[in-house]
Amino acid sequence: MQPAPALLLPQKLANTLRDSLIAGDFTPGQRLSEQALCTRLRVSRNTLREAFRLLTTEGLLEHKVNRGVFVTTPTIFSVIDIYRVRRTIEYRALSHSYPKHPAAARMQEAVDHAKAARQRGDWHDVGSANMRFHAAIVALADSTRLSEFYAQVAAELRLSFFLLDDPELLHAPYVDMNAEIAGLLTQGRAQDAATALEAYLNQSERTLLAALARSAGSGP
Amino acid sequence: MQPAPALLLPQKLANTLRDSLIAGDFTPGQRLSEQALCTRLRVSRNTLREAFRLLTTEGLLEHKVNRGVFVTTPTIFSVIDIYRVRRTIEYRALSHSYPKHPAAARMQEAVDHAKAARQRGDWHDVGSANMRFHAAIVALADSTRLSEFYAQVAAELRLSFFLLDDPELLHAPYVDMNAEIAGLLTQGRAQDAATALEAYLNQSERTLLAALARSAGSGP
DNA sequence: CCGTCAATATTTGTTGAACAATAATATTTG
DNA sequence: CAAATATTATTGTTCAACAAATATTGACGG
Repeated sequence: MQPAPALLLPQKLANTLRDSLIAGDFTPGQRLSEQALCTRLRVSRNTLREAFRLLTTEGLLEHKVNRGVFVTTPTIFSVIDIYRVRRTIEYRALSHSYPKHPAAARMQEAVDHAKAARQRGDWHDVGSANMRFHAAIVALADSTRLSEFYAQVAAELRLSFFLLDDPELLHAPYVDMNAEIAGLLTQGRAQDAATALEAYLNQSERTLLAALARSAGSGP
Repeated sequence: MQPAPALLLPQKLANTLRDSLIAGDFTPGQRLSEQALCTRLRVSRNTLREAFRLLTTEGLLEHKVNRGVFVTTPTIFSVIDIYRVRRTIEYRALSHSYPKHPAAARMQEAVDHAKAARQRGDWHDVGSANMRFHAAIVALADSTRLSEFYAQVAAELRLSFFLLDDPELLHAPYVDMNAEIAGLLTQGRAQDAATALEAYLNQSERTLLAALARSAGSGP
């Protein structure tokens, strides 16, 4: 029995940086100085650069030649693109799924968790549960490549939430929609569930785009 | 007007290595020695390692800790997974498309090219045209993220072709199916085109898996 | 003639320093 | 105050080093 997969340092670095990014520790557009991060994270510049390369391909960082890496600033276009990805992947995964799939239980668990968090007014937790819910939908497809790609895109989407200041608006209305989707799937009505999901995605995209457009006006 | 986007060296390195990989210059399972490639490509080890990291996340190389990087050996499972990705992305892109999209013209161009190449018996060219055809299908969705992800998966799929020795079997039967799909889309029958595409993908997957199973028996 | 184990040689993982090229900043000048 | 120039800082890349892990060699005993 192995003690651990023995992740390489650049990988671990990328993981911690990714966590920081989706936790909002950096603000979009911020430049990440190599020297500063090297000393703070106790790694060499070469190692840090490898981690940067990873996160750049994931879309979380942007690399400008001779200028350094910057936290990606989400745009209207990136949000539209990401929702196209979501519709493509999630719709198919759900409509072609069967209710006894292990991931279906995770969907239900996420819904329950989200309801409890909503009652407490813990919007951050509601958001996390929502993420888990949709990751579970993708997992219904039983494709590691799709799941990994989706995780990437979801992380990128999360960046756009930090441009907004009203987490309730972004998460609260969707708990019930998720509950309905999970319920339909449990009843074996996968196609209806997929249709409900598409409605969810459309509404969620519209809300996010509208909020983004408002915040863009108030920005620089 | 800028002369060029000024790609960074690790990026360029990754590109050339990727080209080599999908051209079959290395055999699956082969180890890529850092020192050997450093001197051959005239780059430092650090730079090469960054390129390795890139190609590893793309699935073309496998990184074994303390052992080095190896050309990915395709498996039955990876092929199944990749075809799930293809069905998910291509089906939706095609069924939701409209015939006047610029990418539709590229589909037709690829079909014409493939027909000419088939007549000449140039199966390599047939294969390239087939790749372009399906990349064009994905492009119908107008999503850079989906297109980039698909390109990655397509490159990985290409690796599995090198385990086989009969390119005609893998490409020849599909020229006509592609022509039919393109024709249906031109007639505005996107849904029928998508149905035909799904049939294509099913048959293509079956053929590839069968050939792979045969070659696995004759292997080590 | 094997197979086992220890000693040796490679190779990888990571660091640190170096240097040219580029961008940002400060300074001088008109 | 604006423009041009000099200075500084930062990035892109290479090189050399070393510990840790792996592969290889060779001695030894069965």
